[in-house]
Amino acid sequence: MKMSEGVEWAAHVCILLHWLQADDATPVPAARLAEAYDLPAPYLVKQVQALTRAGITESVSGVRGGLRLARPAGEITLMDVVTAVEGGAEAFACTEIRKQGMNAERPASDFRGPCGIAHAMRQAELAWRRHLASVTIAALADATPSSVPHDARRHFSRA
Amino acid sequence: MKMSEGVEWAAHVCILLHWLQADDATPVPAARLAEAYDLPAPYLVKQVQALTRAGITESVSGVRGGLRLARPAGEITLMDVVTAVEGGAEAFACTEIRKQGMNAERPASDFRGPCGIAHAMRQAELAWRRHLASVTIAALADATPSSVPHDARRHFSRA
DNA sequence: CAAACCTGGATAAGTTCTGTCCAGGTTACG
DNA sequence: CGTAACCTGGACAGAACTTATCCAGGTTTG
Repeated sequence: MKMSEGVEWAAHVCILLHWLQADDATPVPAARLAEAYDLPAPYLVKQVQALTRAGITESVSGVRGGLRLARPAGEITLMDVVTAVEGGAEAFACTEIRKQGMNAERPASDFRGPCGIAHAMRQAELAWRRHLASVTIAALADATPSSVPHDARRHFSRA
Repeated sequence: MKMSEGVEWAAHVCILLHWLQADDATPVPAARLAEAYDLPAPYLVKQVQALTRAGITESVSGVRGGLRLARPAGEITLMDVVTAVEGGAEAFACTEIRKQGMNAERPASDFRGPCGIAHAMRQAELAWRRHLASVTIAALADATPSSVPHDARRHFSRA
């Protein structure tokens, strides 16, 4: 039950892109994003490709290309980022062992409804998802000390 | 972000032990539990050892030994089982990348509070945990068709 | 003492995560 | 128009974790 590191990276990247777009919306090369947080560039590229496939970021090819947020940061939630990077599969996968062994002979009608365990797990995950969906990238960005985004813009402008 | 299969096994085992203890509380050998759901016995043993270490089940050594619930099923929650099998570590592990790269030079005081992303993730996980903690083994057992536990007892009595 | 049971550790195969690399496509700019 | 900067996708290792098995040792019943 462990979340991939890519989620953390992707979330920070989204926040950083939001900061950098306060003024203009010129795309940022993935290599510079990696440099900003000292991450392995080729691997980070993989992760942001997932963001792009999910429609969270937009990519611009060519010489002055790079990445930018595909929509306002207020409309991107942590849930969106997690789903993009980790995939939408549920953490708990019911394998219906209740139908095996001593119950192998029972008619399928005895197990019509979903397994109670699976149902409870699903409800818990829904609570988790609902919470993540209530947190936007914009909200996360606003919650950081204002000097950080300012310095981030300064760091990226000297190019 | 995937939960280990052992959680499903352990939860079913707890429910089954609860059913079998409706009358008496004689311990059940782990090998018979494995047989009940057609699971690989040596590996299932590993998982129930985790339950025992967590104080959810009790083990009895020796010839008529086996496992039994250490406390009433109404006082064992899904959260207890998940924590026992998966460990208590949080799914999201913040690696503080905000302090790296362009922010490596900044004083630690600039990052005094917890990273916003980590905080949001923690809150979401808390919601998940709260939900799991609200579901007891007894509740799960009561939610299954009554013929299933009856047949389970019959299956185990012919020994 | 033998048989049934648990415990812990060692070990191996399979899968996922992390990370790198390369070939190919697109765009800006001199 | 060609080069350099940038993205995309796929292939490919190595590390880490999951799943699974086995064995040596300890405990209890009869």
